[in-house]
Amino acid sequence: MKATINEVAKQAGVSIKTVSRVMNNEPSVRQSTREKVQAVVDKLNYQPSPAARSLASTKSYTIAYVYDNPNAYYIINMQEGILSSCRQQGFELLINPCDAQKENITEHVVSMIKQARIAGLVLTPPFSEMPEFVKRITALDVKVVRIMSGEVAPDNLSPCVMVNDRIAAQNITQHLIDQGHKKIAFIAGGAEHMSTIERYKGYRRTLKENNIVFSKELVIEGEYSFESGVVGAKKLMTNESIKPTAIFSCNDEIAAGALFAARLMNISIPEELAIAGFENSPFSRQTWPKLTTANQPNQQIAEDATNILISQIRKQKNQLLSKQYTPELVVRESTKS
Amino acid sequence: MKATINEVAKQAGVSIKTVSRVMNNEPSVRQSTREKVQAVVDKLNYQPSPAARSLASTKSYTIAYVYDNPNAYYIINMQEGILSSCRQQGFELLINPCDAQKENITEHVVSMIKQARIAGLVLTPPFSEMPEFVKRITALDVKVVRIMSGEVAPDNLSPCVMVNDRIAAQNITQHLIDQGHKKIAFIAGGAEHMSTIERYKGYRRTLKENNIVFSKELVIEGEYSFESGVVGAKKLMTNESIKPTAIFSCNDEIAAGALFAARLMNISIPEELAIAGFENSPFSRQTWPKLTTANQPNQQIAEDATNILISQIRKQKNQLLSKQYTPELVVRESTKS
DNA sequence: AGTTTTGATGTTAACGGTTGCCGATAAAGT
DNA sequence: ACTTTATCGGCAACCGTTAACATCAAAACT
Repeated sequence: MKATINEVAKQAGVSIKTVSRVMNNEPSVRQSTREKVQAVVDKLNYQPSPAARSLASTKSYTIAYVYDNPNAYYIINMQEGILSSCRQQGFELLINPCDAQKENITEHVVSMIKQARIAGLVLTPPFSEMPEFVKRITALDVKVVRIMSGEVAPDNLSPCVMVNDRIAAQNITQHLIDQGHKKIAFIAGGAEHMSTIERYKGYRRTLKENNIVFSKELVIEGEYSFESGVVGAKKLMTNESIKPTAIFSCNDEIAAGALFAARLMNISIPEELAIAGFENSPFSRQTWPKLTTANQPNQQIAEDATNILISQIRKQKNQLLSKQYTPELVVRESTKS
Repeated sequence: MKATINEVAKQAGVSIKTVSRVMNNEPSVRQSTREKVQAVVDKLNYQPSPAARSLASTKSYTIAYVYDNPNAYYIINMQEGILSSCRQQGFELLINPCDAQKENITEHVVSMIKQARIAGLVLTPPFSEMPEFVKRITALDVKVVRIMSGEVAPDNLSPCVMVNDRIAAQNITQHLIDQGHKKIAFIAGGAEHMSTIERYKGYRRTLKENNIVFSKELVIEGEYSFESGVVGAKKLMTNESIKPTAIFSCNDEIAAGALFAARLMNISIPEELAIAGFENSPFSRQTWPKLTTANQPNQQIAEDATNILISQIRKQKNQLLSKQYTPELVVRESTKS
């Protein structure tokens, strides 16, 4: 049943320590010995007990994912990406949903880290974008990796995986312009999110590059919600003087709301109004017509981030300290003329 | 930093053994002593090292959640419920997303259980409703708890937390009837889900109780998707001869689809057509008008199930072997005349 | 050849708890 | 006052693995 290191050692004709060395990929084990041991390991399906391992080494092999996000799809994707890396590297994942708004959230997370003996931490927005929080956490004896919106890491407190929302937003805006649109509205998400700010930057920049005058009235401040899209679109489409021919929504939920509002007002999509979202969430495929959006490979991002984190924990050389992703434009019916 | 059992013992003025007894809820510790120790434990924020603990006791303090569900909201709620119980009881949670369709999924889970030394397992649909799978898993040396749809456990392979979808569906149907509807359509989810079957049963039963003749044409076989709702509603509403005045959709996603279709066809909700969903997912509040639905307290259900599981693991007496929840009717604008 | 270096392996304590047994004490019952 | 019973301490063995140190042979130097 439970293969122990002793049996492996015995069957391989070596000492326990050697088996341990093989298991931990330590150097100074002859190749032939390594193979001999590995063969027995495979045969017995031996897997070292994580408990004993972390006890003896006073090292931890668990990493935690601290998050607070209303978007369930995002979280699920992140979890799966992190898990996939963990499994490959022999780490365990502890999930830790938290309320980022809570008064003493920082201390709460700190004590969690200490108690659960965490080796590393994966942070996504909003946590990854809270400077004080990050500063406090990185001062501890844990490795951290952040996933956040932007081009380059804002500091070097930890390695970061950056999502270039700005460029992706530029691509979406350019796509709308290429379709012949000149009056393009922007419905923003919450301004506390970097992603909103970056996407807005991209929108502005592309307008400028195409010599399209920017109009403040075409920008609606909202939040990442369906409701926000409904309200925003109504506001935009009822005022004849500003009425846009395209709406770039800060995420798919907003876009779905805008789509819904347009339907209510008998505006045909995409003929009278083109609508684009952002995220490529399941939402974007459940609307009719389907939404043009930007695809963020969240699972891949999470896996990469975790790989970076683990290599940090292992103190490996040749570490990638930072990486960048740019969400890809996905053109669907909601903007195709 | 890392409070050890020795310090606790010293500060509480008792022996290590007694602290251990308190930590493990063993009997034969005087109440006053228990409290004294507990006070120091709280003060030092002492938490026994899970590693050392499981190593020494050869017991495991981790439970796993094996799931495969496209519904991210559901999973997130489940996770949080399970976690909350785990934290209170000093257990750890290992999440394990799997593909239920995969050929040798059973053996895959079996080996996971053995290797990760799992003490208990939480199962939700579809896993909880796969008889062969459950039989195989419960034969192992792990405790299992299942969350599933129905009234009573289908067997006694493990304790179950049952969700009485039938009664909830009856309540929804009755509500529609109370609003004066007589032609009530039913858009089903996938027939491989118990929940669909139970909800359908409830629908049929309430019709009968109210002496409303059942019409096969008012039942649409679909799946749990937005698309299914769109297609179903269109089919129902274009045929004048069967045109219902109310639609009971098997979940909120379907209902949202039906709502969308109705809008397209210029059918006013709820005046011309009442639509009800099921689940009380965020979806149901993101439509306009908001959806009448049935609220399933998933987080609570998961927490309860986990509590039952842990008491099983601890071999406690007075165990609740099974529990039942009935989702509550939530009336919103989509059916209120 | 003798000595040092180096690489590969074994030996033996930890790591931080749990467990069982036995003895000690204090509270409760008769 | 004597026995029973509930609490609690002490001690040692153990759980499976790793860290530090010791060992030892073979290779590489003087």
